[in-house]
Amino acid sequence: MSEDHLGKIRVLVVDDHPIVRVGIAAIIDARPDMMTVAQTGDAEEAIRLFEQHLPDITLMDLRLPKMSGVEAIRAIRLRHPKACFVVLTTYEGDEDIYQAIEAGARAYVIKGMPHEALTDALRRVHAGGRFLPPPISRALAQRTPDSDLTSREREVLSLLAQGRTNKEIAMELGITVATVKCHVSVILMRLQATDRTQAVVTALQRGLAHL
Amino acid sequence: MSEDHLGKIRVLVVDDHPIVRVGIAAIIDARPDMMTVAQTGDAEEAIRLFEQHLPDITLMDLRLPKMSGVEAIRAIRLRHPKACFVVLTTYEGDEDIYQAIEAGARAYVIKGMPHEALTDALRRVHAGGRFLPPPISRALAQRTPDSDLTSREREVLSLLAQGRTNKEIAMELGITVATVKCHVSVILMRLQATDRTQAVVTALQRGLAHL
DNA sequence: CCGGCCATCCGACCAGAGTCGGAGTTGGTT
DNA sequence: AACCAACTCCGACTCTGGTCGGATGGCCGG
Repeated sequence: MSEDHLGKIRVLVVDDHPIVRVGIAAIIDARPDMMTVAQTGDAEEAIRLFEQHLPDITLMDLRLPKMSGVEAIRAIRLRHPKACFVVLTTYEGDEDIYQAIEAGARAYVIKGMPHEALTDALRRVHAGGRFLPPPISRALAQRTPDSDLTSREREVLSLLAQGRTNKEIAMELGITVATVKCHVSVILMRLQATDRTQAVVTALQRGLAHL
Repeated sequence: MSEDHLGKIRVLVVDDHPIVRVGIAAIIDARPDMMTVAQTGDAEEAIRLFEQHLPDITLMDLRLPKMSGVEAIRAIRLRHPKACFVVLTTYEGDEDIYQAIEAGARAYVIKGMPHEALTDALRRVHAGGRFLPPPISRALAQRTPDSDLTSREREVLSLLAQGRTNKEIAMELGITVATVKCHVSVILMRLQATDRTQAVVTALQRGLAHL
C-alpha cells in the first residue's frame, strides 16, 4: 500500500450488494483525487467504520437489511453533525429522497447513471456543494404540503400495503372499523387516490411503503 | 492487451447499471480462467454484441429498459440454441426466475451474494452444469400447477396492479364488468388472495406484475 | 368427434369499502 | 385561556367488489 493518500477524498462505501461495492470501489480508486477507506453492507457496521476512519464522505445506499440507510445517516449525524453523505441508490420514489435530504444527505445519485455523475457528486460535496440530478429535484418539487402523513396514518398505510382489510387493521391497532375508515379516507385524500388499491400502488411507487 | 485469452471463459455482461457492470467486470477479469468480452445496458445492443463476440456465457440482468432480459434470452436462443445464460439480478419474485429458466437460463445468481457465487456459477455452467441457490429452488418448488395465469388474466392483473376499477378495466379491454369480475375471481383463487388489494400485493411480490 | 379449457356474458345477492356530518378526547402552541 | 391538530368514535347511506349458479361459443388435443 502506498502512502499517497494525502489530500485525497476519503470515502466510506455502504451498500448491501458486494458486486456494487466492488464496482464503486473500482471507479473511485481509479481516480487520482479520491480513494475508498472501507466498505460494508451492514448499517451497524457502517457506524463503527465511520467512527474508526472518519471519512470525508460516506456513500450510502438507502435499502439495507435491518436498519435503513436513512436511520444510519441520522445515527451518525447525532455524534458527527458535520459528516458528509452522498446517497447512491436505485430510484425508489420521492419519499426516500425526501427523508434522506431531511436527514442531511448532500447529494443523491441514481445507480444507472454514468460514472461521472458519481465522481462529480463526490467532488462537489467535498467542495461544500450539493448535487441533485434534475429528475430528483423535479420529484421533490411535486411534494404538496399535505403529502406528509401522520405517524398513525403511516401505520395504517403500511397495513393497507399488506392487503389487510379494515377489520383486520382495526383488530391490529385496537381501534374500531369506523376509525380505520376515517384514516383510510384521509390517506386517500392525501395520496390523491380514489380507493385503497390505488393508494397502495402510489404508496409503493413513492416509497411511502414497501413490500 | 495481451493475447492470453485462449481457454478462458469469455463472458458478455448485460446490466443497465454502469456501476454494476464495472463491479462484475472487475470480479471476472481478476480471475485467471475467465474474462469479459463486452458489456452493455441495452437488450437490443446485447443481441448485436452476442452475434459479434459469440461469448461462452452471457451474464444477464432481467430488469432492463425497453426489452426485458427474458425476451433478450429468447431472441438470442432462437438463432443460437446452444447459447449459455446466467441470470444475475436482485430477487424480484419467483415469476421472473421461472420465466428465465423456461427461456433457457442455466444458472441464477442474486446480486448481494458473495463474489464466489458468481464465479462458481460461471464455472459450473461452462462445465455443462447448472447453478440454482437454495432460496431460488425453494421458491420454484412452491409453484402450484394453477399459479399459471392465462394471458387474459395476466392482462387483467396488470390493470389491477395499476389500481384500476372493474369498470375501467372493462372499458379498457372492451368487455363487460361481469366478465372482469369473473377474471378477478379466478385471479384471486390462483394467487390465494381474498380481495384485489391482496392480489396486487402478492402479484408484485412474486413478480407477476410490476409498478 | 367429443371433452375440456378459455373467454364471454347474465342476474341476483351480500359484504366490504368509502362518504358525510357530527362529536368528544388529548396535547402542544400561541 | 383559547386554539388547533391528531386521534378517536358513531350512524346511515351509496356503491363497488366479489360470489354463486348457470350459459354460450371457440379452440385444441386425444
